[in-house]
Amino acid sequence: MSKPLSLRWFRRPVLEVAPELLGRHLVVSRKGGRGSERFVITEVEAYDGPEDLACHASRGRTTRTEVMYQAGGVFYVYLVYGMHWMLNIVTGAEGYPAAVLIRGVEGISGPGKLTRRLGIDHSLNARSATGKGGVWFEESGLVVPENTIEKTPRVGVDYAGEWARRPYRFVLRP
DNA sequence: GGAGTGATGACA
DNA sequence: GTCATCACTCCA
Repeated sequence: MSKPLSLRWFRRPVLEVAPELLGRHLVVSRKGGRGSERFVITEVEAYDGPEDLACHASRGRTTRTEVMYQAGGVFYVYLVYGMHWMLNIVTGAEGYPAAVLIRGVEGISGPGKLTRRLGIDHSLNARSATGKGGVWFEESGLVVPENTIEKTPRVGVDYAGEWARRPYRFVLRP
């Protein structure tokens, strides 16, 4: 049994938070359900501020991106291609738009499949990750040595020029 | 390689 | 109001 990672834990630079999420648990407590499910996080991507051309907030503050400007510890959930919800956790200080995309957990690879399997959709958007929204993060007790973390460019952001090549994707090697 | 799918944001 | 775009997945 472990407490949710604190809001303070997320209010740090996204490039610190993202790799540290690897090996920790994503916890989902279904509405009306009994108990909760825990998943080891295996793949994430960092989206870092207004200058990062792959970050939605690089096109300015809009209705959709508003939540990214909040202080870290709230979820940013949006729809792509009309059918897949993307689960992100906002990081950093209030006013600086950054978030980590949860791309995969143990047993589920792919951000769209992940949200479908876990029943996550728009209703989680802007909710805090302290547990009230039914989804949160926990310590797992796993040790993740630095050399088991693979860093690669992010997926599906070829439009982002130089930013597309930055090693902002973090994968836990099997 | 290409289709499905619908919210979002830019523009009028 | 129109239109292009899209942090994906599946099938050929």
